[in-house]
This record gives sequence, structure tokens and C-alpha cells, in this order.
Amino acid sequence: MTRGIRRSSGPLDQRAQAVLRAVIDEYITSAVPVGSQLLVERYRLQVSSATVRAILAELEAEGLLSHPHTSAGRVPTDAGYRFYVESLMGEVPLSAIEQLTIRHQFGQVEFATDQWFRLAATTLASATHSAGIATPAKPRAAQIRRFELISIGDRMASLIIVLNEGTLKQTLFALAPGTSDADLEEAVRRLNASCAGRSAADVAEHLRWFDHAPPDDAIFTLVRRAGDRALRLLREFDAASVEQLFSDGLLNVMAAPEFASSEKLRRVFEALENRAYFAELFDTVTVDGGLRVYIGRENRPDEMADVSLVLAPYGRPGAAVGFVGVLGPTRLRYPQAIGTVRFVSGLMNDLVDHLYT
Amino acid sequence: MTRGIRRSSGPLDQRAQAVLRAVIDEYITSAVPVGSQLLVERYRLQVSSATVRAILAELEAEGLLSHPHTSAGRVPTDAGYRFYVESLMGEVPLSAIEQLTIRHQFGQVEFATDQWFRLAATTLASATHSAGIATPAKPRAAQIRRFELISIGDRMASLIIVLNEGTLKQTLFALAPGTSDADLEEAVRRLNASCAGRSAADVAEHLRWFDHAPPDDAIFTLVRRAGDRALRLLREFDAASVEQLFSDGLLNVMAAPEFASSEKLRRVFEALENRAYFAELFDTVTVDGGLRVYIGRENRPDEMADVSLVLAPYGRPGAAVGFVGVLGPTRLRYPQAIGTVRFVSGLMNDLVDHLYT
DNA sequence: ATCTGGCACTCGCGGTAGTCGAGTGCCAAC
DNA sequence: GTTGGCACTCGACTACCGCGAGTGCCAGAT
Repeated sequence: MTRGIRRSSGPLDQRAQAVLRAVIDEYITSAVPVGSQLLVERYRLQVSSATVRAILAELEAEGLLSHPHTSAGRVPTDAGYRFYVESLMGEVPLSAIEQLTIRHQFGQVEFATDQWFRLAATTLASATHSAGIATPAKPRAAQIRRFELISIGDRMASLIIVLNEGTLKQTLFALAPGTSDADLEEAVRRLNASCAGRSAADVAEHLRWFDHAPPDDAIFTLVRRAGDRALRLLREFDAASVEQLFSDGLLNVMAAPEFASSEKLRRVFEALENRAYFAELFDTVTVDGGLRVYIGRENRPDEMADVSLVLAPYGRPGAAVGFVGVLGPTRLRYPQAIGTVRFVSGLMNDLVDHLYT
Repeated sequence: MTRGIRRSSGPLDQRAQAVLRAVIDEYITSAVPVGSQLLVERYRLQVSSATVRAILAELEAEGLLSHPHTSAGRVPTDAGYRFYVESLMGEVPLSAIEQLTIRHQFGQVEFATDQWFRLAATTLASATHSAGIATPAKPRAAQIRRFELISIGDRMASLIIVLNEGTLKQTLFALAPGTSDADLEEAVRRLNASCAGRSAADVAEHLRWFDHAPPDDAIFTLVRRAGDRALRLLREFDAASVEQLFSDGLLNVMAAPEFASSEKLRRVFEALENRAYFAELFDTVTVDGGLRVYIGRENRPDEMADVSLVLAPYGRPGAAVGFVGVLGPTRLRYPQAIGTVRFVSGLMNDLVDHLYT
């Protein structure tokens, strides 16, 4: 996990760690390179600034801090943040009052499953003053409860698939001329008879049976075509989890001084628009299931080099999994961000759990 | 419509109009204040730069152009753009090849009604190199086709409302302990018996009848509670058209030089996040139904002072209406933007029409 | 051995001054 | 009414300079 940081000399002594922590705490709030003088004054270190300078030099040699230029203060490196997150900082849980507020907001949409993840993103954004991101919980293997076919006008129908947990999928469907409502009903009856209660993969198998139906039987044709369309829809559904990635509060990130130039900002936006990286992340996070932090260049796409990501899965590993997280400058308030993400992912967990018990 | 522009002297003569047009054409592509010299060289005006200067001064007096400072070139005012849009420019239709590409893309999602408006926004963004915005077509008065109640676990159910054109609404629903599937079926049967085929308002009326049911009858209670929830959902549905406003390609707007400062940009983002203004616009656009252009300060919220909006409704006036549009700097390529919006709104019209015939 | 005070050095930042040139407005002549 | 000429304006760019925060190093104190 520590990705080859700290290759030289012995472990940092207590004092060096305290200084590192002070530097990062300070930089996170001020966004200004921090110097030895200020550290001594503000953090009650019981040594002189000269000593602190020596320690800073040491930390820099370790690759935990860096220097914008000779006569400037120190700035944490990605490795520095990494060490901070893993060993130095204390996670700050959300305050009781904030927890209450958030619970209340979720109470408002308790029954609107499709709103949960949006609210999660919004909540995370406003609680951390960064961008919040979230995806809906996607069932691992969709199971079909039932089909419905509803006519619209003369030549169209709406094909509805009811999945487990009451999730719905819907698509339009062109009808052959002269198809009656009775035909539709009969087609649905057969479709349900052979597919209801099965998984998508199973359904694919069972529908193959209809392929050999006599081509002149209108109802069989209808069933087959509906089945084909349903399968296509289910395949899309499988692929489309990241597609629904919802983000909120990007404005908060824009406000950070490091993004004033608007060029870096654009790159971040591009990364967010191109979901590929997130798709990849989600895959890896699922594996061991905990909250994860990705700092600056640890994110492989260059566009993400200046931001950090705190990401946590929620849901039931075997059944349905989604993600919530926070995205902000590498100079993120990690203790709060992590505490908040942990809280919200827990909340989402409870909501999903409720669906399965 | 011309909003009190041009209060002084007579109408602009041909030559002045040609110059105005040249200035705006030039400024739209270069984003740099344009001077008399350049106009003469690049636009083959058959007069000297001194003459052009006189004309420019005249146009400025009319309020159509302005001067960043004494020794700079001219920049169009909002009024100037307005005149340009209404009298000067030629609308540029989308090229045949682009039309084909777009049609093809829409063909891909022909049956996924809920994707249409997103694709519209994306298409508009990439075709105009600005931001594209779109809302789904919202039925004026939702009509209920049918209810469904599906149990999830022991204590939850999913309540589904099928609306006209196959639109779906879904919500969770907590069950009283011991409710059997048979109870659910019976409740749905009664619900459908009294409500199917009615409008939301009608349904509200009919459900009142259940209020006087004996409180100890489990099924009646179930029906009443389901009905209440359905009504709440329908009310939300009525309010939630702008809520689904989808935008794409904001990156394109970010790239414009006038937004390099990132401060103006933030304000635009804020305006987009706060949907109030759009809600208002949509109301007024519906009334007379054509494509409309809103230039700079013509948009009342200050945040929108630096951007223009090209907006067009689509759908069937009596039945379902949505919006598509383009948002960019006031220095928008109006001829192309308007042509593109017109094309896409036409396309969306056809799609919706297909649903109703 | 380690810490400390002192000191020379570095270098970005902010302000001032000077130059350049695109563009203007005006005017006298055509 | 149009044109060439001309003085003028003013932002953009460059160069320069002084300030000061911050560093690294060293010799002496603890």
C-alpha cells in the first residue's frame, strides 16, 4: 500500500513526525508553503526554527516534502500525504449535529431508491466542501421478476422488466401491424412463464428455445423479438453502472486557489467526463471492500494528478454494490473527508440492507 | 422583441449594416476587439479605414457596439448581437453529413426514451462546441395506466405506476407485518379498478373514497396507503421537469478565452445549478412555442450576464413538452448554434410524435 | 552529540518606468 | 461624402529594483 515510499534511512522519529504533521495540517488549511518560523510559533514545537529547518531538510530527503524553490517554504508531496493519511492524522468523525441533519435528509427520500446516490453525492459535497461523487448500487446479477408489455398507440409498445428489489428497466418496442392487446397479453404470459425468477444469463439460455419457433406464428415472433430486446437491455444494464456516476459540488473544487488557473481544472473535468478511470477504480475497490484513498499521482491518469479521491463501496458484496466518495485537491482535509465518506457509506449500507431483509 | 434598441436617428443604411455584420462575424471567431484597418483588409469593404471609423462611431452611438477603451477596437454590445441575430446573420443549417451522423446516433437509442434528451444535450454540445442542455419531454397531465405492487423481502414492497406512453414511476413502500402476497394482489386489483385510466387529479378524487374505509380492514388500509404514496409521487413528478435538466460540454465553454479568469465561469455554473431561472424560461417559451435566443444581460440573473442561450421546445403542445438548447459565451456562433438547435429540436419532435401516432 | 543563534544568500512578488504599436478621432483637402 | 495624414491614447509587454520570507550552513553553547 505504501507504494515504495521511504526507501532511505531509519523510520522517522517522533519529533520528525510531529513536524510533518504540523506542516501538512498547516498547508491543508492555508494553501501556502509553510516555513520553519511559522511552525515554531504556531505549533508550540519546543525547539528553535533552525532545528526545525534541519528536520524539514530531513523530511525532504525522505521525499515527504518538497520545495517550490529555494527561498520558499515546504509543501507536502503525494508521498507525504500518504504517510500522513496512514500514520499521522486522526480521522475526524462527522459531528453529531451533522450526522443528524444528514440522516434527516435521507429520511426525506427514504422510499425513492433512485434518489439515494444523488443525495449521497450532494451531502458529501456540502459536508466536505469538495466534490461529492456517487453511483447507484448495481445488482451483481440482475434477476427477472416479471415482464410487462404495454401498448402505446397502434405500432408501439413499452417493454418493462421488473428486476429484483423492484428495480425497473424499460424500452420502447415496435409492433408488427395488427398486433392486438390480446396478442401482447399472450406474449407476456409465455415470456413470464419461461423466464420469471431467472437470472439474465438463464433467460438468455431459455429464450434460445424460441428461435426455432415457426416464423409464421405471430405470437411466437413477438415473444422472440421481445426477448431479444430484453436481453439487449439487460446487457446494457450490466455495463451501465459507472455511466450513472453522479457528481455534485464541483464548484467547491473550482474555488480552491490551486485551480484558479482553470487549466488544471479543465483536466479534472475531463477526467470526470471520461468515466474510464472510475470504472477501473470501482473494480479494484470492490475486491477487498474498504474505504480507499487515492492521492495525486497515485491516480494514473495525468488529469487526476492534482486531485485526491476518497472512495468507499456500499451495499452487499454478493448482491448489489455502489460507491460514494469525495474528490478534492490533493490538499484535501483528509481527516474530515475520510470521516464523512465513512459515515455516508455506512448510511447507504443500512439503506440497501433494508432492501434485503 | 427588439427591446428598445435603436432609439436615435434613422434606420441603419446598407453599408452600416454590412460593417456591423463584419465586426460581429470577426469578433465571434477571433474574440479580439476589431479595428477599422482589419475590417477593410479582410472584408473587402470598398471604402477607406477612415470611413469605416466614421461608421463604427455611428454604430457605437446607436448602442450596437462598444469600446473597451479609447485605443482599442470595437466589441459588440448585447443590443448589437440582438440586431445581428434578428436582421443580419443568415442561419446556417447543419451540414448534411452532420445531420446524418446525428440521426445515426439517435437511431442507436431509438427505443430508450429516457436517453433521448441526454443524447440531445451531448449532440448539441459537440456540434456547436458550446454547452448543450436538454430536458425530458414531460407529459402535461400524467395519466395512470396501471399500478403494480411487488414485494421485496418481508416488510417492503415496490409500488410501480405505469403512466401513458409507458413512462414508469417507482417508489418503495413499507408493509405492515404479516402482509401476504395475496393481500398485495388484492390491493392492486382494487387500486386499478378504481384508478386505471384516470388522470392524477382524478385519482386523487377517487382515492378519497377509501378514507372512510373501516380502519381495521388490512387491505383497505393497504390500498389507502399505497394510494397516498402514489399521489405524492405524482405530485413530485409534476414538479420535477427542470430537475432533470441535463447539460453537457461545459468544458467547451470553459475553453473560451473570456472565461479564462474562472470567476465568471463559476457564476455561470451556479446559475446552471440553481435551476430556478430555467424553470421560468421554460414557462415563457412554451407559450408561443418557437426557438428563442437570450443574449447576455437579457437573461435576468446576473450570473448569466456573460452568456447567451438558444432554446427551443419540442414535443406536442397539448401532450408532452421538453426543451433543448445551447449555452455559450455571448460571443456565440449564432448562425450555427441556431441552425443546430433547430435541427435537433425537430428531430426530438419526430421522436415524440412517433410515440403518439 | 545535539541544538541554537547568526548570517549570507536566493528568489518570487509587487511596484515603477519605459517602449511599442494598434487603434482612435479629427481635420483639411479632394 | 470620402480620404490621407497626423497627433494622441492607452493597454500589453519588458526590464528593473527593492523587499522580505525563507533557506542552508557554520561556529559556538549546552
